[in-house]
Amino acid sequence: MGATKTDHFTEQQNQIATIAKALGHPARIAIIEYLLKVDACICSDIVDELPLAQPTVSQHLKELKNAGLIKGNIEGNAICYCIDEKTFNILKEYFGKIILTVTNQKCC
Amino acid sequence: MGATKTDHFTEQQNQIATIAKALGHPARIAIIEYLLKVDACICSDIVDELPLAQPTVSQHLKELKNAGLIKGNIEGNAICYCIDEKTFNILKEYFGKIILTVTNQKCC
DNA sequence: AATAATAATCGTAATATTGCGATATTAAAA
DNA sequence: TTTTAATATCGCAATATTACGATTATTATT
Repeated sequence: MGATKTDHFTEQQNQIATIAKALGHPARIAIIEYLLKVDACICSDIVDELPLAQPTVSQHLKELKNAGLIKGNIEGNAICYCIDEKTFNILKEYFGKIILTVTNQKCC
Repeated sequence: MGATKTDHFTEQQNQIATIAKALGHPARIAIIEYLLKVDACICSDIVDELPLAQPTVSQHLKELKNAGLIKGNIEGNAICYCIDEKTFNILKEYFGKIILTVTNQKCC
């Protein structure tokens, strides 16, 4: 095996898992933090910032983009990547709801 | 390759990535949601709830526990797993901060 | 003590991810 | 138009994850 049984779970469960998975790598967290810091970005900057080769960074950017966490605009012969607020809001609301529910619980 | 270069990133980046990674699977999201719903839990219940075999569920529970997202208390011959609020709060605060920063940005 | 029930661990096959060198692709600059 | 710069894609090796059958603790019940 090795393949996730995606079709057995709800659409929302898969959605949250996909977003979380995309954030499940320190390089991708570092990319997000760098984009926040510079408030505008070109990929080569990120390559300089990270301890990873250009193809690797490109791959991480692609995964963040697929998960909807960043968006890329072509800008001359470079590409401007930025945070996609929408998707982070989905996470924030989801975890907010979890914490609300937990604080009302009386289990352990 | 295949091994993540953990040592090149900050401790916080690794921490957030580890937590996010643990949530990066729909089965583990489903487990969290089930624990929220029943407000007390035994592993066999989860096995009945999920489309996965007992060893697989046990493995997912272990990963959630390692990431600090749930904690398990022995309760008779069964085990009571529950949400660990602390770790969810780390996430909530982290994403809250990101969203605050993003809304002040003017990039794309 | 023997049995049953619950959950963890082991071993292993299938698949996915990570990382990067080599090679495209694309668009500005000379 | 050739060259240069910035990114993306391909292909592959190393490693990690997912899933589960078989087995092993561990504890309750009989």
